[in-house]
Order: sequence, then structure tokens, then C-alpha cells
Amino acid sequence: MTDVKPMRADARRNYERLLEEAKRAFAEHGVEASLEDIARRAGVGIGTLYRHFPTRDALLETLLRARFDAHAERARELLAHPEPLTALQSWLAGLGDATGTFRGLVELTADALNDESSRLYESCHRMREVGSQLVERAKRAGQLREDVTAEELLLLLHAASWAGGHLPGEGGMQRLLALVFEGLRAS
Amino acid sequence: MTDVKPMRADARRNYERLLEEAKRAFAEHGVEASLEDIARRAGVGIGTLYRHFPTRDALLETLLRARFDAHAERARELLAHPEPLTALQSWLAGLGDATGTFRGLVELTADALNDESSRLYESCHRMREVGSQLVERAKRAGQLREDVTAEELLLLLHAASWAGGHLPGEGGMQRLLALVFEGLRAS
DNA sequence: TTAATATACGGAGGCGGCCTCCGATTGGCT
DNA sequence: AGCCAATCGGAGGCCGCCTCCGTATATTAA
Repeated sequence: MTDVKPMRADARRNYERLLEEAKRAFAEHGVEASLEDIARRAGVGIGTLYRHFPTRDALLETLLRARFDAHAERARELLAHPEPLTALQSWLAGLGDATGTFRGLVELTADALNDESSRLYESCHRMREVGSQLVERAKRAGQLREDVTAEELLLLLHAASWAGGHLPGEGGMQRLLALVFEGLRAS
Repeated sequence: MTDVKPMRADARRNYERLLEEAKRAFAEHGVEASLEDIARRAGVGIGTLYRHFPTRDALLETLLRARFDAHAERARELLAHPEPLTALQSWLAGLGDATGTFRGLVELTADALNDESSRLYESCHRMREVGSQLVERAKRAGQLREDVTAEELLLLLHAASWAGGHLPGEGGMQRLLALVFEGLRAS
């Protein structure tokens, strides 16, 4: 039913070169990198890029879906970790690192979580589902406030990741995340 | 020494109409609003806009400086508040609301704090100076962790403000800020 | 091998935004 | 009134987005 005709050889070649160059370009210039530039570097016309990826989001989604799925998988593994809170923090830290790879990616994923019509919504959403299991487990273990939702935590993570990207040095995100989890009030 | 020739009447009129329309446009479309559109709505040529405000930042700075100074002033007042931590939180909340007025403004101010060459650096910096006095006072009163810096707090605030802007409802920022100050661990 | 055809390619062209430059205009002063 | 410096306005060059359609080619059938 869902089987697709194999692509013509030239089409598949172009498709892959485009993805490759897109990855380079996004890593170098952020998610707003010029699509014409990507096509140029891939050695194809701009029309070809748009045929394979009708929107910028479609291109990004293709690049990111595998990554998102990997994070969902990692969350599943961490459900077996002996320390629920540590597991949660570790997962969030990994996610934070990932959203830091392309400038502007955090904005994108944060928005995708609230916009069902987004192409990225589905994979983001699936990731959140598994993530919230980690959250629930930490709550049940009495290691996390009962009144915090997975949404809020994910948003806080995105916020920390965003902030990390607006800091001169490295590792800002990790430090902020730690601060948030440790609490700010004096003991 | 610093006295400036008074502007010609038409120049002053255009200058003010531009500021007015810029405010409208930024509020409506965020800090990336079209400059040509602003000029059009103000009834002047695009050249006139660029003569008065050579860059987008110059325009934004003119709009924001007064606001920043007001926040610095408020911080000075809050130094007399009986509850140091409450004072700090209140100041941060006000600041967070302000950076939420234009879409994209948080990014701008967060970056300005780390870029001395930014036109907004000076007024941002002055604000931070007074803000850190609030932070120090809260620490001295034993109401805030000793190892948190004013920079980190300001960044966390910006992060919360950013996140608030990427949430469907209202008041997301306030909730996140509260979470951060209360701490996430279970008591 | 060749011919037929569906598939895919590529870039010209329209649009809008950024910014500069300079001839036309006008306010303010004498 | 008349002059001139200050100011105006928008044409034009550049770039990025995206669509459309004439051209080229991989594939399949003969």
C-alpha cells in the first residue's frame, strides 16, 4: 500500500547530494542558510531542490527525523537506569546538545511542539511522549516536584539550550540546566 | 560641546513619524519587520529612514533606550524593598515582560549583553550593573545561592522570557521563572 | 539497439527586502 | 525675494524566495 516506486537514478543521486550540502550549510550558517546556495553547492538547479523538498521545513525534517528517533530510543533505554532523576537529567542534557547543533534549531523544535500543522510535529511529539515517561518515573520516585509537567520541563530545557547558544563560551547550557535542577534559593 | 544644531522642521517631523510607525511595526511583526514598510507607512522615502537610522539596530535602540533606563531606575528603587529576594524576582519579572513586547527582542538583548560593539550594549550594560546590586543584596541576606552570578540570573531570565514567547497561552514566562526560583527537586 | 514516454532537470523571471547614491526639493536665513 | 545647506525620495543593484515550463534523460518495451 505505502510502497513507493524507486526513484530514478539521477533523482536519488541529487536527493542525497542535497541532503549532504544542506547539513553542511545548516551547520555553518544556521537554519536560515540560503537554499539557493545549498542547491548551487550540490550542483543542481534550484528547481530540483524545491521538487525534492517543497519547503525549508521539509528539508530540515528529513535531516532531523533520524536524530529525533534516536533520542526517543535513548529515552526508552534510560527508563531502565537505576536513578530516575539522573536518567532524566542525562536525557535532557543530550537533547539540549542536539538542539544546539544548528543555530536557530531550538526555536524551530520549540515551536513544532505547539503547532500540530508543523512537519516536525509528529517526530517531536513522539519524542515528548517517551520523555514524559522519564518525568513520571522521577516523580514516582519522589525525586521531582509533583506539580511540574513534562511540557514545562521540555520547555525549560529548550530555554536553557537557547540561552547556551547566546553565551560566549561553551557548556553554558549544561551549567544552566544544573542550576535549574539544583534550585536557586539558598539552602 | 555636545550641543547639536536643531533639526530642520521637516526632518524632525519625519523622524518622529518614523519612530511612531516603527513602534507599531515592531509590535505587530517583531523586530524583523520590513523597513521599507515602515518608511511607506510613515509617508517618507526609504532614503529618509536610512538617513535618520543607518541600521535597524539604531532604530531599535532609539525606541528601547528610554525603556531600559526606566528598568535601571526601577532596580534602584527596589534596593529599598524590605524583602531582597522578592525585590529581585519582581524586577526580573518586569524585565521579562518588557522583552516580550516585540517578537525577537529577547534574542537581541541577550546578544547585546555579550557584544560590546552592539549599539544596545551600553544601555543593556548599565541595566545589568544595577541589577547585579539586587542580586548581591539577596545573597547577603542569605536568600540566594552564593555561587550564582548576576550574568547567569539575567540569562536565565532571558531564557524564561524566550520560552514564554514560544508557548501558546499567556503568562508562561512568569510560571517558568517561579519554577526556577522554587527549584525543581522534590522537597 | 532503438524508440517512446514518464520522470526529472534547470534556470529564467517575478516578487519583496536590504541598502546606497545622487539629482530634485525645500526650509530657514539674510 | 533669493540663496544655499539641509533634507528628501526613489531608482537601481544585489540577494533570497519560489513557480513555471521548455528541455533533457533514465527506463522500459519492442
